[in-house]
Amino acid sequence: MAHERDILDRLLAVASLLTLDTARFALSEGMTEARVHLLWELHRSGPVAQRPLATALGVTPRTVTGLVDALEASGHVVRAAHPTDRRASVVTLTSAGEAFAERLVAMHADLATQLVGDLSPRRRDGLATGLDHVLARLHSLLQDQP
Amino acid sequence: MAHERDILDRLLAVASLLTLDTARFALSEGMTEARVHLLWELHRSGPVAQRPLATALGVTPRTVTGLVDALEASGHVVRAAHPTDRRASVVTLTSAGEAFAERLVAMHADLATQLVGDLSPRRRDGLATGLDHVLARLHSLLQDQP
DNA sequence: TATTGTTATACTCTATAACTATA
DNA sequence: TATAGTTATAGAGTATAACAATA
Repeated sequence: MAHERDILDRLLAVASLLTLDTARFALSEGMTEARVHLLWELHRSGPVAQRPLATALGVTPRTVTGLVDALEASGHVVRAAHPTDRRASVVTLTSAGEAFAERLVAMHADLATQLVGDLSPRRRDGLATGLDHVLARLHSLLQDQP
Repeated sequence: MAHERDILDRLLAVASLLTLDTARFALSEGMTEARVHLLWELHRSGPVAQRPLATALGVTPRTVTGLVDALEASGHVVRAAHPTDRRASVVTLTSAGEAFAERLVAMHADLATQLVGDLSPRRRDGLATGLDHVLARLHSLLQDQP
């Protein structure tokens, strides 16, 4: 029977290895984790101003300035004028940025297959159920002390 | 039925929230994640030279120099002379460092209880089995392209 | 010759604070 | 007055490369 701490150890190990895999992918694309994270969020949301982007990423506006500077220099995003607010700028993926996001999605799907593709439907459901439980606990835990 | 990508999304969400929780604990102790990681490893291994510590943490010796400098300044570790190799120094936890490591272990046990404590033994086993499968895949995946 | 750890240097991410332009 | 984003500044973690002392 699996003890509580054994499960937490496994969760932490998975977290560590997934982070490592993400970092390697970023490096292989000449990118960094933070920039990949921004591109991922931008692909998810569509064109958006920097302030909501900062909120979504959980960083300060200053940090977004730096990340967008770098991604603009590498040709993955562009800043455009906001239609109604002249203080704000809207960040948009370029075609190179879109192409990267699509590689990211493909890599994601491929990783999912490699990790759980040959797990029986029953075990897959058992895993999903357990993870949902853990996620719910983590959410309430982190909400208590923000 | 849970789709492959749904499970990967959950795994990534758990990874992200566990990392956030770890970072908050570090901050509340006036510490950083990297230093906590070193103390954790040092507590696990016992007194050890810096080179093997760098290998265990997956960073360069230069990085360990910086982390040990900081932890020595804050009184959590000390460098001592290596018994046989005069080039090397052995890093050891001070009593403050040991006390911190014990708080870390207690926090870990508490977190395990909060996350999976009230999961039925059957579901707990299902979760553990699924995580073991994922871990095995991650290990072989990361070993293929080091 | 090879290894341990350091100094030197640089880059990325991150934050806070002050400031500009606009709402 | 409040907000969007920037400049200025600082600190942490990370890396590579050159070097000293020792194996």
